Amino acid sequence: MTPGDDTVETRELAYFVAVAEELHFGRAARRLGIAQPPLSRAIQQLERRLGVRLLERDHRTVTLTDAGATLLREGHTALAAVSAAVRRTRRAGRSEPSLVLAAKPGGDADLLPEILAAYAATPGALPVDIVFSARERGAMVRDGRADAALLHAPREDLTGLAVEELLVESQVAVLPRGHRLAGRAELSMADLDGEPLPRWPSAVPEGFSRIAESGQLMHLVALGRAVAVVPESIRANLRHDVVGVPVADAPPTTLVLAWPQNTRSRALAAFVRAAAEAARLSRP
Amino acid sequence: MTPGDDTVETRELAYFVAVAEELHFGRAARRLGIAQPPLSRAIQQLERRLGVRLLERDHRTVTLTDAGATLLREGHTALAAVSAAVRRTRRAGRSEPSLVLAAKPGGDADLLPEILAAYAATPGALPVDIVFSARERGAMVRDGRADAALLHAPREDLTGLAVEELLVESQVAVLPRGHRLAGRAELSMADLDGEPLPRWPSAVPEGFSRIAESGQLMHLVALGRAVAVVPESIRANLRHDVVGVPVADAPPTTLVLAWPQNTRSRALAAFVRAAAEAARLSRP
DNA sequence: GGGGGTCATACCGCGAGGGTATCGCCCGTG
DNA sequence: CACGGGCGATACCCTCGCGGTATGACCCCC
Repeated sequence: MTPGDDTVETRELAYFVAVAEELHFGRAARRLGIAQPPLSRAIQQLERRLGVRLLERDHRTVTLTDAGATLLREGHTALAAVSAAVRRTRRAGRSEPSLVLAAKPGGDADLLPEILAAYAATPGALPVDIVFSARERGAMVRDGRADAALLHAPREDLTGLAVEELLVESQVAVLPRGHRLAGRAELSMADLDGEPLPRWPSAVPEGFSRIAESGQLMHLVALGRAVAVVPESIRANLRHDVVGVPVADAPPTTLVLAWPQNTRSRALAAFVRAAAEAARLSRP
Repeated sequence: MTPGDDTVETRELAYFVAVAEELHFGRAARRLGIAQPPLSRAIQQLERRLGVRLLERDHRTVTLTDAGATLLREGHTALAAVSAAVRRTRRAGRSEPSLVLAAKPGGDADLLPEILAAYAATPGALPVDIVFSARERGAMVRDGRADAALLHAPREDLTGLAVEELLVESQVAVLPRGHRLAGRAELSMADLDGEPLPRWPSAVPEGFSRIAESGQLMHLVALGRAVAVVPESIRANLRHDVVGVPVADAPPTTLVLAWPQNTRSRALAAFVRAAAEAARLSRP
């Protein structure tokens, strides 16, 4: 009850987040694997300790107060920070250290071999494990599953990450070989108005399930069901039945190496330096 | 004992951080206000749960393992995230909402009145509380004591913050009126070689206590005990016995408005917009 | 007006966390 | 070399708080 008590247990945070997301004590309790009454009590106790009403219950429905909304947001990031701490600690305790790099299949602008070679030539270089993911690379760095990731700005969100720019690329439209625009030397975004979505990969095409992998997207393009605008470096790896045409006014994309800020690992610093150097050397 | 348990209570984190900082179970226990044996047990249990050795004890001295060092770092930021969540929640629950802006005395480039006026003219504007601090403004934003702060990049660390650039300034050297360089129209950094420290405010002058406030620094300058290199905007508010001389090759300083990333408060967004607009309008 | 659903309250049992006492160990020191 | 002091670990106990079950209060809907 001391008002100066400025901390809260992660269990309480997790309980509140569950209730705030479900807006239903029973479901939240089931999701947490506990009974409903203890959960009600825990939330009341949390409200008492914070001196703030978090939820408005009117016996039929549960809604968030302003304070509850901020605790949902902030509590989420706090919980993420805690489990990131746990994961990074576990990784740091492994007997044989290594670096985990998250990359996107075909999304490395063919820089990966040079980067790995440059780092491997560093004295004391650790083995590097590559893990591929299309959409989770940023999250993997943030939550400690990976030490670093290759990301595309501004398509991907870089908040909370430290970054090193590797390569600025213009973009190309990927079209089926027989498309009316496929023969053009250059396009503008306006030329693509009315073309079937998704213009941007990882958007949800109408009536289709989420695109999980670039092969699916390219297949859709080949079928004439989609048009993709992607960094020009993937032109080197297009399937035979699609073509890439430069889009003059598409915003340039930057390939960056991202890692968690606050990290001061010797190995990671060396890797970042090697990657920057490799990117610099392979620039025309 | 389930290895998939990916979380840790904040109490355990705080316990470990205390031990890791003190490197002494007895002192850490005293600092935490508990007895030593429960603390030993808690750390052992934490190590068991993480499956990682955090501390090396050789019956005389305690040292951190690699994993312990990362848990110290990461645990610190995780605890900070938790108490920031608590503070922001408490603030969001106040009955009469307001914005807290952290500024440095004399460090606003005289923009503050315009910014406040521009925001006050916004429909639905909240009252703005100004809190002054020379060195803690970044920390205040990070831990939820303030909603936003005026910071000087690159002098101050912006990691973990979202920022809006307000003003790029060149820098001036502040010298005693009778100084041999005081009459010059312009200096270079080389001219200041050998001048008494601190060149940069908030550095620690030899033999002096830490400078807590810019008035102290200006006093030291007047006494000929220090030379300061500061943004040119403070020239408008110099005491009579010191002068400001432009330093041609000093790196430019950027005045930024910073706020916690992940914040999506209506009021804060309006304030940022108003500040950016005010800064744009007052630019020559 | 009764039944189902939802959150709060009442009550209980157990286990985790904290306290005291003590051990084991090492290192000074006379 | 014996001894005392300092430190972390262990042993043991006790309390409090978390979680469980049963039930109440209230509202909505049929």
